[in-house]
Amino acid sequence: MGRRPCCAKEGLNRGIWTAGEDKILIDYIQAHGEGKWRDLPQRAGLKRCGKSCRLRWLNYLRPGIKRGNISMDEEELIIRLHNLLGNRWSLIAGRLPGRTDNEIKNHWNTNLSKKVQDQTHQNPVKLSNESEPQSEMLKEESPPRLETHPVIRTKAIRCTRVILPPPLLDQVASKATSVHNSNSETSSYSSSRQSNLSSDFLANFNIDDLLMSDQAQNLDSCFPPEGEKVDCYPSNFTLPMHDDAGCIRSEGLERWREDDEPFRTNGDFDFNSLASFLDSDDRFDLDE
DNA sequence: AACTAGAACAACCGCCAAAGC
DNA sequence: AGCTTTGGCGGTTGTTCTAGT
Repeated sequence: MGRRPCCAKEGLNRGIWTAGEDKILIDYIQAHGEGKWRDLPQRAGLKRCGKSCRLRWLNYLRPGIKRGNISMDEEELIIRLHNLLGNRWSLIAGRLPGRTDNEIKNHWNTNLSKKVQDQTHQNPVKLSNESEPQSEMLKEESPPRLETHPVIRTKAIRCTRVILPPPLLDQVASKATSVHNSNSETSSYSSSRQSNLSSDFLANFNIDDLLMSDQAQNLDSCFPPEGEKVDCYPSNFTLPMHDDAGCIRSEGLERWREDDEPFRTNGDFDFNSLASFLDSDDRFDLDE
């Protein structure tokens, strides 16, 4: 017994969309709006799966989509964000106006993964391609804000996660678990940490729960002394949360909240703040 | 000009979480 | 509370394009 398919496959068109199909879809969505994807093909008169319609619209037909010619600036940002977020393409796409998760994923798989792999082999702690002059330039100048295209956001617009380097995750997990058990019904620690060591820098903590807990201060003991750098994959980077200390403390979390940094305690994840954050002096120092 | 291999890109698939009932 | 439906995500596959021989 398999899962029920999203739609009947018989009699449906597959493969590349024709200009006529695109027009029908655009006209229908302009008239009736997005949503109800399962019923949309029938109502619009398309011989396509609803999922296929949704994908076509979100990735290619939607207004504001940029196609092709991913710039060096964008590549640099993708690499940095991938370093932080792993294969969370929708989150990465959310930071690149006009780009879709599918395009970024394809570009990564065909270009950037190899590039990064090569650079990692050449120098394990350097993620930027320093042989290219434009990357040199980026070190001194902030990446331009790309405001002329809307950010393509699909589902991944909420984030209740805290970025932690892998060596600290396990330590924090045990602390956080006790916080969770005694305090919150919503906090949780992602078990994916065990299965995806390289990319999972994110622990599923609800920051408010941690801050409100009497035990939050116990988290301090997980982290290295102030000013001590964290040595971890893929490079040494300094955690940004507490002055120049390179360590996370509960008061650091508190300050982060007050400063309205990217991970807001109301659960919303602000990518513009993240971009500013990446550009700022407090960012993870990926180039060291 | 014809063929081939690899790159690039579009689309599909299965799984999952949230929403609705 | 539990089941169903819907929408979204990331991995993967299939097709087209392009450069090299």
